[in-house]
Amino acid sequence: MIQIDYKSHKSIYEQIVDQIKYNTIKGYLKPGDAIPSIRKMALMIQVTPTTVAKAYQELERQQIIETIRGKGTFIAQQLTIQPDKAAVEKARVNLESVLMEFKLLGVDTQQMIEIATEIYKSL
Amino acid sequence: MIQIDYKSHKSIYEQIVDQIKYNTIKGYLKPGDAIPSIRKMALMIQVTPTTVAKAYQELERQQIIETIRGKGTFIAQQLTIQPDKAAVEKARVNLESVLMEFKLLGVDTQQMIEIATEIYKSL
Amino acid sequence: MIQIDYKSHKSIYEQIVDQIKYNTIKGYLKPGDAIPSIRKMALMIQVTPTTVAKAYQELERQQIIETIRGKGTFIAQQLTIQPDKAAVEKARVNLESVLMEFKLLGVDTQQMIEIATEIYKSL
Amino acid sequence: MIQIDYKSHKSIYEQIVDQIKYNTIKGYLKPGDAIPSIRKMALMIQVTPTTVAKAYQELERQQIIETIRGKGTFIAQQLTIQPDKAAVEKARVNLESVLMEFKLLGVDTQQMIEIATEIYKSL
DNA sequence: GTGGTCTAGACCACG
DNA sequence: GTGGTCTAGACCACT
Repeated sequence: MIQIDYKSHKSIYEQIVDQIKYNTIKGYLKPGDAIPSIRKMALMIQVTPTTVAKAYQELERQQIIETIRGKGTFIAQQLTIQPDKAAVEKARVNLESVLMEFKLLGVDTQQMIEIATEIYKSL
Repeated sequence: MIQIDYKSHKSIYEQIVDQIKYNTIKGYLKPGDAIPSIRKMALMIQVTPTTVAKAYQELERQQIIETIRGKGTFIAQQLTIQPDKAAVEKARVNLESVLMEFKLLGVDTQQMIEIATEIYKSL
Repeated sequence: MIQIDYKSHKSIYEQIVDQIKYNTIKGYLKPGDAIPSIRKMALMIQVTPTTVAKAYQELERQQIIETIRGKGTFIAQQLTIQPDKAAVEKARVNLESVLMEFKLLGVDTQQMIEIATEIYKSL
Repeated sequence: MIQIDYKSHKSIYEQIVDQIKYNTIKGYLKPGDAIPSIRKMALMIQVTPTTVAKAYQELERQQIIETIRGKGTFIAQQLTIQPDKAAVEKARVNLESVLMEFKLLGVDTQQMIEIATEIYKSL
């Protein structure tokens, strides 16, 4: 379910965050679904529980998951879609940075839109 | 010409790389144009020369600039547009990650395309 | 009568304590009133009896409720209003901490008083 | 400058967060001021650097401080005062909980206002 | 069992 | 020097 690339420059906890987010977007994880406990996930992906805990805390901060005391961790009932202005702005800046790469690679607007649309629909 | 955000969590050398890339894309820097020496640039943007050196090294690796011994550093004559398969793939992965943010924020496909197009044309 | 927010980071037993206190303040529970046995309460709010027991124990310590052997548990005849210096001091420290949040959020004194008064009267 | 109560039920990192916040409110720490590096602070208050790091990260998330790569950590130029609706609501709930204590202790509205005002002005 | 916190020590990238 | 991340192991409160 979660694949960690230990060679990646992206930190492990960030990979966990991204992949759980991805799984919620794709619908593989639905609101209310339980996700593995910190210790189980740590065993599954062969990292220390602290690292998983950090990822889960970040996900809870972003309201992707909810933790219930002594019970475990679950996908949030209300999956964001809160027009958080700061978050949109941050995403926009990130997008600009990535699109710069495409521009430099000589991709024209039409091609870029096709690529972006294809990816977006696959999410 | 180059603006560094010292509070940003993006590393300074990466900011330099991105902004020089941006300037070449926008046409503010054309092939053959000289760019400031490491020391001058370091003075201009108030960072240590080693940081600038690292940025220039990265730009050279990406074939955005060329260093001519004894002459200085210049924007490359052949600005990419080389179908570097690995580079495209990397950019695509980055794009997917960023678009995931938009999806989670509840942006629909149409809105996303509008935002991306607007940014792309401004580049 | 008692609503538990399982997602809250406040512990369940603390929520029980607070809500029973709240009900006594509002007069919904009067001195001498019986409150459900540990087991009934546990069934009602879907938690384990040990959690309820812990809450009742804390309430007894604070002299909000009294347990009469073989009879059950009741709201205390003498509802506090005892000038417990330590308790007042503790409440004061808690208040300072909470008011700090308001200050940081830019709430001015007048607004704070309005909010506090409104809440206090609703209790 | 920072006093940790190791016996407190409040976690160490939270005490650090609260006290730095308090110092900014009181004006002892002004925008732009440097705060001790993670390692120095760790030595000062005799805790492990990880714990201080956690506190600093939380403070940065709350935009109380800003970290500058390789330079250190500083009080933010823009001390919040952003009417974050969620934050205000959370503070309000906390206030209600604290005020309940006063009510139970038999403090009347007028007295409560006096106490709250006094504390608020001292902040 | 669960998550939350802390320690002690390590390695890394950055400036 | 700085902050960021990770490990390995521990203790705690809560359910």
